[in-house]
Amino acid sequence: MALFAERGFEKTRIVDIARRAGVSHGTVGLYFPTKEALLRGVIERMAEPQMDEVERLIDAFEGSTAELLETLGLFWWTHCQEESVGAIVRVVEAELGNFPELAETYRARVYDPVIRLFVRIVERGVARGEYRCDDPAPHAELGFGGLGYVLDWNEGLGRVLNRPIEARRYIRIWAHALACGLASGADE
Amino acid sequence: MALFAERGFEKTRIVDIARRAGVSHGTVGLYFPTKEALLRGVIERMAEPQMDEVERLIDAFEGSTAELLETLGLFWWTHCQEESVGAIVRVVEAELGNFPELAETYRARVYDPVIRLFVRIVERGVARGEYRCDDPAPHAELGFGGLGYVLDWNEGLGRVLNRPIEARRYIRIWAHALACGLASGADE
Amino acid sequence: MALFAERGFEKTRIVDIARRAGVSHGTVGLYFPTKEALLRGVIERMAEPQMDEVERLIDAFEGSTAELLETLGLFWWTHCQEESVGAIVRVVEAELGNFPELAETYRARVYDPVIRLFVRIVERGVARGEYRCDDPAPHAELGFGGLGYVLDWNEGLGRVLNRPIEARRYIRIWAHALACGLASGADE
Amino acid sequence: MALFAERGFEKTRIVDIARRAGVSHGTVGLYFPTKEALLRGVIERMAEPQMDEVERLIDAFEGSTAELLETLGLFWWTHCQEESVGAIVRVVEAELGNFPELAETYRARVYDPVIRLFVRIVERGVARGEYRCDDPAPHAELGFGGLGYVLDWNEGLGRVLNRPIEARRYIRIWAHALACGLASGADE
DNA sequence: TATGAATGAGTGTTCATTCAT
DNA sequence: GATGAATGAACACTCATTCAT
Repeated sequence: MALFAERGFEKTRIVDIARRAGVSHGTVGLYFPTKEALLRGVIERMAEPQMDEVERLIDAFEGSTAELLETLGLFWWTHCQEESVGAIVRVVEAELGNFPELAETYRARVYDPVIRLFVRIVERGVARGEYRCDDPAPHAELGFGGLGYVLDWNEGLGRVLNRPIEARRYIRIWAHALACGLASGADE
Repeated sequence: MALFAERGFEKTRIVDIARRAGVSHGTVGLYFPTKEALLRGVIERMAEPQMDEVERLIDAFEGSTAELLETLGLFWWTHCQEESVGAIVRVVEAELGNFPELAETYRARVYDPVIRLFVRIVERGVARGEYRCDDPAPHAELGFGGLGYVLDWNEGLGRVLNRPIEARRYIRIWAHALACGLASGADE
Repeated sequence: MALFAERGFEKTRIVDIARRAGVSHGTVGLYFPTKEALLRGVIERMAEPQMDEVERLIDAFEGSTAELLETLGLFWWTHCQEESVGAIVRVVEAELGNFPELAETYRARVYDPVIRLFVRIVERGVARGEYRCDDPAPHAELGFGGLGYVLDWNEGLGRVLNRPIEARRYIRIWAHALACGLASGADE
Repeated sequence: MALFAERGFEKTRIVDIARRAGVSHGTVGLYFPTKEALLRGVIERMAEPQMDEVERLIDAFEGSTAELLETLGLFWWTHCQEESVGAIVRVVEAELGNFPELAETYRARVYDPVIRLFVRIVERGVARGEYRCDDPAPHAELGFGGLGYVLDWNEGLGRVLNRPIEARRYIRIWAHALACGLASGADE
């Protein structure tokens, strides 16, 4: 994972992966018939966003949607930071054209569950009477995107250009913007 | 551009580019000494988001920040759609590790100018008395990110997973969320 | 070695070397990262003119400088003949401009040691009272050159033009000429 | 000539020759159908060692063979120095395997005439009663080689290794060694 | 007569994959 | 199971040669 994240798919040599794993490159071939299988393996082992834990957190949370989003955003940001999720996602995106199956894995393990959580948050806000919302989907997508962006940027262009985003503040604004967007009823 | 967008940097063979251009692969070498130069050429030719035009549009606009953002978002979205900007940016990101100079080109020609426009929008809102804002940067980054996300997604994972975002509605929500975030004073 | 000697550096294809070695061209790449490394390998393996043996021979020799030179000349001539040293040196010279490091290798492993031996011979002659000589260097260079010439010629132009030098007689004259030159005190 | 001498045959690009000649590379093709023809042209125009002049010099010379050789050696050395003959000869040698015709040209225009001059010098010495010599050939070859060596070395390995031979002294020694060799009667 | 755009064969180098030990 | 030597397909890059203008 670390190597794919650092160098991309094509530039990562199997020998290096093997060396890093402390085995010979021949041994890698015994467990993963092709390089693509290796990448698939990485994605499948990719740290899931700990859905259950987050789900409980949402249900138990007492404050406003904005506060919940900020809490959650920070949690995920920390989590993904540790696991260099951003870099892996960039690799997956880059290889989409070549290995479409990867996309499916990514959707099933990451995208769909996270979107579902965002939907749950929106519904929770509606239930609490914060706002009305008939179609949570675009809000969920906006949430996912805004959060994904900061992860992506800080590990990618932001790092190279030396223009890191101060994540804590960004996430606060993101949370408020999302919540406000819900409250403004813009989707009607 | 089309080929890099479709297949990524490594998987795009120079012969294919040449064939598509109706020349032999040797001819490509006469104009671009290396494959990297070819990619840099693409970025440099990557239609700049018509900064001047947008600038004038911002200054002349009469409505609220939310309305301005929505108008602008739709404009850029249409524009980038036509030029498959999303895909190219993904390629650039993927090759950052290998060709760091690309990042600089991207920053100078795309990122910095667009961020500057977002800052201008925020300042315009402040001048109009819509809200107070001491530090427009994170708002600008949030704006850039939210818009970049939909372009990226719809040309990348969204397409492959057959889960395109309905852009018009997304952009409306994005615009309102951004404006609300500004109004909520979350950065203080 | 044989192929470089026969065809020169540029015209020798790695595939041919590989085929001659009974392996595939990829295999060559496992042992020599570049073609230049291959040539350097050849030089390094280029049988050193058995310096120690020659040194002992010089010290133990009883006769005159002319006789010693003739003995030595024949010894080296035979030795280099067997290893097609002449042709390799020509290749090295031809590639000097492109790979200057080769020169260093050649100097350290061939030129300097041999010149040192010639100096030793001159000093031995002085010690024996055959002649006086304050600066052995040009004599050593003349000796090296005269001997190098016959090797070079007989494997290069001489062979192609079908004008081989009869080495035994040439070396006898070379030895006497050198010794006479020393005796004549021409460097004073 | 300068370019071939500097870079060798393969590494010299026709475009560079053309640029140096102030024409376009296409134009070169009009006068020399192939690159090899270009090299042959260079050799044919290669400054001949001014045979006639030297011949007269030999016949008119009054002093000993050693003095004549020293005078001649210096003359040629100066002449070849100016025309970078050494480098050209190295190129020819390097390309012998690929273009054997070149060798023939070289023999006819350079080698044979010069050897003939050396033979003439030896015969002159015999006529003057300096020594007896039944077979001048090996002496001529030794002379040619010793002189060729210093030219070759100083423009090739000697330059790269920063070990130039002080030509004036070398040539004095060479002349005396040759003359002594003749006087010693080593070829009998 | 000269140009320079275009061609395409040729080759060094990389590296995923295989397989005998 | 594990190794690492060997393979060979793939591809970027160079540049002599051609030819329409």
